[in-house]
Amino acid sequence: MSIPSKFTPKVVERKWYDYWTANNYFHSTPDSREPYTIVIPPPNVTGVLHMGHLMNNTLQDVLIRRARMRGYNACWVPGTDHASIATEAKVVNKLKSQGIDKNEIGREAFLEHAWEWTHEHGGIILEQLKKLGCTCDWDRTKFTLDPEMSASVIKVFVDLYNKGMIYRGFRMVHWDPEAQTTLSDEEVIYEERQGNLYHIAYAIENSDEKVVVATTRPETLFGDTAVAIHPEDERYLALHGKKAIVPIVNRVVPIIKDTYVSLDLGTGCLKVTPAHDENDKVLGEKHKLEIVDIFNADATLNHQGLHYEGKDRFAVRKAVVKELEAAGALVKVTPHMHKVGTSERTKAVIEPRLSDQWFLKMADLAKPAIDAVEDGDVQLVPKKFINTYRHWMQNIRDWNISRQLWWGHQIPAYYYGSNREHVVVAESKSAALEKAKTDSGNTALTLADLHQDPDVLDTWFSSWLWPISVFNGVLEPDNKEVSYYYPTQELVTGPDILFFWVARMIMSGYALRNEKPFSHVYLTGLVRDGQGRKMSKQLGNSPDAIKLMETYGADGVRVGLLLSAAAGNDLLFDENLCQQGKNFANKIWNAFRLIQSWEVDETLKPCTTATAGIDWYSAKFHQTLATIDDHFSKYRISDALMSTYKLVWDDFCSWFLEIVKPAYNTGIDRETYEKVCVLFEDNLRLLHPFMPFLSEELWHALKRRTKAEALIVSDWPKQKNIDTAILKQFEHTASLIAQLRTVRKEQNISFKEPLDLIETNQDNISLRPIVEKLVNVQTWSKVAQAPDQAISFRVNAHEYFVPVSASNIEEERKKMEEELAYQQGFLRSVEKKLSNERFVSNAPEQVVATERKKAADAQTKITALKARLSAL
RNA sequence: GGGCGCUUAGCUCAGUUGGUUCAGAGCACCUCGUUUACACCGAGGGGGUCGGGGGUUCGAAUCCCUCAGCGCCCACCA
Repeated sequence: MSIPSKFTPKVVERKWYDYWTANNYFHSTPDSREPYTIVIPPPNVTGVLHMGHLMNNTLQDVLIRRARMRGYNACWVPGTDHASIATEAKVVNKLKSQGIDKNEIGREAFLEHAWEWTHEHGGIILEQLKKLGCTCDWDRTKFTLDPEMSASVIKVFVDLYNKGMIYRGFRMVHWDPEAQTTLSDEEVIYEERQGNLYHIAYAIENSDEKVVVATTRPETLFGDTAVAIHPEDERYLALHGKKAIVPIVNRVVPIIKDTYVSLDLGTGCLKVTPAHDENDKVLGEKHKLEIVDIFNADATLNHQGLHYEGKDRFAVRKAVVKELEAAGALVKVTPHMHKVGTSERTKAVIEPRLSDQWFLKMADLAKPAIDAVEDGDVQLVPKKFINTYRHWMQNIRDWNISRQLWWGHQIPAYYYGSNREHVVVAESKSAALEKAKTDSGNTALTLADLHQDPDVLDTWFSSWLWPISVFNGVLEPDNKEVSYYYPTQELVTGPDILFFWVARMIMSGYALRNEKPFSHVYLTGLVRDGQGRKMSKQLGNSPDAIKLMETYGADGVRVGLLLSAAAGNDLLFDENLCQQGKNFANKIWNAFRLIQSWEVDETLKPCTTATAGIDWYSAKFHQTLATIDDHFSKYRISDALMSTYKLVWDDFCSWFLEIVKPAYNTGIDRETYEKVCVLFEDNLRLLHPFMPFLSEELWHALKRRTKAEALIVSDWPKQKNIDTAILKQFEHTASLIAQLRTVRKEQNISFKEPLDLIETNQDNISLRPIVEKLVNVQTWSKVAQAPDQAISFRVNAHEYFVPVSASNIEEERKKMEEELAYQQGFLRSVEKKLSNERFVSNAPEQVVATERKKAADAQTKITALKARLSAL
């Protein structure tokens, strides 16, 4: 046989991907067919493929490929995200390593560097997706900073501003001192950390008394502008109306009374820092306290920090504690676990900071988006995420959409006036000028008088438009493309961006088009390593995706990932599963080799064994197809794959091929051969979404008379009514075969040695030739005629087999006695149930009926067993 | 602190509205086997009192309560 016995993926992967591309199979344009659309969750433009991407995109490709085969106009739109903060951080670091400071070179020069970086690293990830076999419509590749995409973002901002939904506000926001920008609530990750609770004594003005406050952040005392107590706290009644002196800074601050202060937390006495704590800010507003901001943008102390000016907050914390201790103001330090907010991107500890930012009002946007999910208009898979989604949406807060970064969509707000106190928002500077003139009545204004807001928009403010903007549906809401492809069918993404992205797309969908963006959201789990740790670059526990594909083949990796990927469940990645995928590919390859090796002998006629096998497998195939389709409809992709796996490996290879396989040196008849090929092709159709490369290769390699141009555009099999009788017969036969094999094994009988089968009540086994072939049974005889052959088996009415060779009579007796005991026990339990008045009256009739039948069956078996035992 | 979810074989998980003496799959494991598609293989086999306890029911892996362990989401508590 000239075909190698091992499947080598590398050779075929490249070949078929090029072939598909050359034939434009991935490209979609609107036509009369029903669309099936998926927009890719755009990976970071400079990112590289990791396990999560593999998982995600394999799933999308499976769905898209199957939809294409089912006759839909399948369209998978790829693209990348500019990833504002992540990319900017990378570029800043690169420049830093070259001794360049972002602020020194200025915005324009920085953006040049950023674009350079983008062009250098951008799109690598999309090339990697091609290796995985993803059939994205590459002609449609989008980037969130493309001119059209940017224009869409700006237009939406202006529209929402004009509707009064976007506003500028002076608020306490999350400040990332590393990236030196604000973050949205969602970008802050709270981590439980071990810290200390510092008890610090503040002197009371004009008194020897002291008051002790407890704080986790002693360095913020430079910003203290009050001490707060509960008005009814009996411990501190004496302090009412007095003032306290903040240590080190020696600032005299009021002691305020507020019920916000808890009596049983800390010392019951609170230092108030309105500039650096959300609650303190509220207190400050209520009590009209001074606001003292003590930090620079990089979280070093400013001049308010006195002799600590320019030092980092954590260094200052230590130093301040020392200084307090020296001054006798440190009462005690106790260990304290508390939550610390960190930046999702830079991991830096977040600093609450007061500043002017742009916000989007969310309450009205959220409403239709909540309803959509509640009503099932947008279905979350798995359903368990509905609760999380609802809870978040109902408590949604306004979205801080401005970032103090340069890489992104610059906010289209323009300030003018002597102190730049006026603002206009417009899609272009010239439009803004006209607006400013109208607003101010000052027609002498020029472009030079307008100063654009330097901030850019949150990355997600462009991604939330993605399903609309990729079809240019923002700028041209009625264009043919968006009308045809939107709403899309599926979104496949991780639950970690449910709020960042998914919820916001649903909101933008209803806000902009009054229509959901997608019908289903398939939420994959996180990919974790064998120890349950999240895979990450830092831990170094993430296998190299490309290497993985080189080792196991893209098909093997796809299978490996899908095998254990129930929706929403985290996936503990195990390379062995890829090995399993690779083994499966090899198995199919060898099935092909076998079929390919057969020589057709035109003089032969189909034999009964093969015909019986074909009839059976045809039925089995369609039975399984129904199961597979059902799994797909429920997004149980893993189960769909497993059903396919078992169909091909067990039913097709282990049973069917063994049945139809011609004996050595004999040919195969034309009819059987053709039928086997067709069945094998049908298998390939089912396999194609999971293992596109191997299946396409075999589709073309198989010697057949007719073939569609390519498997990728062939048809998914259609369900047929099946002959269940033949399936049932085969089950009996298979169980007969299995038991005969067991006996061979138990008796140590070589396969070469033919068996004589003594049968009773089994004369009508229609698949007898199969039994004969697969267990090498040569003689069938009536039980009474040959009771004492050296090797013989008895088949009773219940497919119960035992050896009765003289040496094994005792063993057989034992087995039968065990069986008898089991049946008697079973009968007792059923009878007990049936004699229970309440069971009979309460249980459904059908259940009672089946119980009665079971009792009768058991009784029959017992009778037969007893008779046989006494005959021994 | 609030909310949600999980706990079934060595591992990863199925088990749809409670109903066979059904606890299941894949992998792993053990035994045997090189009969010419495949040792990336074949045949056979062992393995779980469904986290603990209590309750509802004729009947519970499945419903309720409780305890223990784990995970996720949200939240401004010094």
